Amino acid sequence: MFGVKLSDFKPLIVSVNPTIEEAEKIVKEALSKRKTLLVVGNCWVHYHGRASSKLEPGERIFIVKEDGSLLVHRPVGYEPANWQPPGCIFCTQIRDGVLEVHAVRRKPLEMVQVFFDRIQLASALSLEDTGEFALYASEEDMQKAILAEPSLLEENFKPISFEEKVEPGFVDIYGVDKNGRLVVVEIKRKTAGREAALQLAKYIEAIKTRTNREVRGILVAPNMAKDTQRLLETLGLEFKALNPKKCAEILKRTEKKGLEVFLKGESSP
Amino acid sequence: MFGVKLSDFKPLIVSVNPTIEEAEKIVKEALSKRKTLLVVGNCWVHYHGRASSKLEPGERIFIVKEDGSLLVHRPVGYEPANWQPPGCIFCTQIRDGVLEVHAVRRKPLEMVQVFFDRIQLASALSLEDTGEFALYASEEDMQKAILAEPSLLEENFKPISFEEKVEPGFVDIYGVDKNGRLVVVEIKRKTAGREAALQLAKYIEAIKTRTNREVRGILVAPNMAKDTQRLLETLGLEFKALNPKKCAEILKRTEKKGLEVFLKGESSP
DNA sequence: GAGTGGATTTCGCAT
DNA sequence: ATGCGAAGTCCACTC
Repeated sequence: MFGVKLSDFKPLIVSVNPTIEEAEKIVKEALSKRKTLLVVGNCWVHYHGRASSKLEPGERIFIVKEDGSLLVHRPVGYEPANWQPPGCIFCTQIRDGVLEVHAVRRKPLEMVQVFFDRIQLASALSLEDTGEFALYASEEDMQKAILAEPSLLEENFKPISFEEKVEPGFVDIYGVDKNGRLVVVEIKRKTAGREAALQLAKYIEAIKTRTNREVRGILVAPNMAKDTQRLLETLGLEFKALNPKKCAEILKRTEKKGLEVFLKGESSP
Repeated sequence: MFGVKLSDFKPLIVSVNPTIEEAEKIVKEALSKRKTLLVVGNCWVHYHGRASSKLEPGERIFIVKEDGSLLVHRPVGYEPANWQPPGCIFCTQIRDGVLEVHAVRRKPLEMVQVFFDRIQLASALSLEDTGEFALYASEEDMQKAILAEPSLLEENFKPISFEEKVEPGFVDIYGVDKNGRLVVVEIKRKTAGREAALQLAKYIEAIKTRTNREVRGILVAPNMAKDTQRLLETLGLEFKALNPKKCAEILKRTEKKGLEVFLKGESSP
């Protein structure tokens, strides 16, 4: 039931259908040694903090990670039924044959209490995970791609700045077109909707109060919600379709070249 | 290594340090029988869809739930490194000694591929979970509490209606104060910010176009973002602090009393 | 099916 | 520390 597998170089502790007492040992082992705790069993959960909740008994997967984050997963649903973000302080005990784990977080002050009365599986895991995670074609990547390759937007587009503060927020890209007109670019990683157009319009409006030059607004996104087309026309804005994947490819090709060239041009007079 | 525990009434399949082939059996068992799949081991993950990502090898917890949702959890962090919402279609195979699980989702079309080359723990779980989940002190609860106990807002406040359509949206509570002035109440379950004040202002504005009576706007929330104070003053609105927990208590006390009384008053002439 | 707003949102970055 | 915007947000609800 209770086995330490030294043969694997990883101190893996697993127990199937443990008693509450056996399970408590594993829980304490994991929590004290900063290991990842994995428990499957019948439990109920209380939460008090930003809100309050009560989860009636049922069989769930319970995880406490090395950083002190907590998850209670029901057998359906992407989201945990109860949870706690990283940085919790834990205490555990057995009371009336029930294994209790309390997770307290400061700022905001909140607490999750998990109560187990039957446990199918308990494990203290020493997980080694240094693998890098990379997400391609984010909005930032699309921005970088346009800065590195301005013709993606249109021929002879010249970026001036990016993430510039313009009262409602930050303009994604700011530049001039081949005719010397100012161009404000708003980028959306996915289908651009009403809000994107309105956001861009606000920027344009704010900028027009500070210049007499003509200002174009271009919404960049992989595609556009169909009702947004007319709104764009009403607002006098333009749309430029841009595939995020293409941006990712371009970024790979021009990795640390185009953007640095642009930044260098920025810092020089 | 591979055991079916019939003694527990729950068909629990668990294998510690299984071979890739043993693990594949468990994976197929879980996916075909709609059980919850739990795998701990060394894996790498590819994702393509709304964006693209690559997760380099490392030891993680991999879960597929009964509803076809997928989670890849690293040993730190609240959020899964990769995931798939419910409703995925799965296929699995061994290629070059690597166990692959592919999860495809339609609308939007996206795919997660998980590759295992070493597995510490594999389990097919039949989790029974019918326990009810209740979250207390939601915005709705706060609304009900005020309707049940109007003095929570202020002495001699008289609710007239709630969730009434007033062009920008729905007024949380609509009533009259002790001096017969109209009162519009906007409720926020947590810290009220700029938007809450502006939202309330819009309602007031809309209502003022339809009446000559004086209209007060009261923002109700556990607390307020500090910059919102001045905005409220500028807009001529008021703030009333209300603790969600207190609302929950009051609701428990007046359970199905206050609100019903109010509703009865509504339906009668 | 698409759009809209909320979340115990979480997370990261800038102030 | 705090505030603000983004997220492969997810999710529930309305149109």
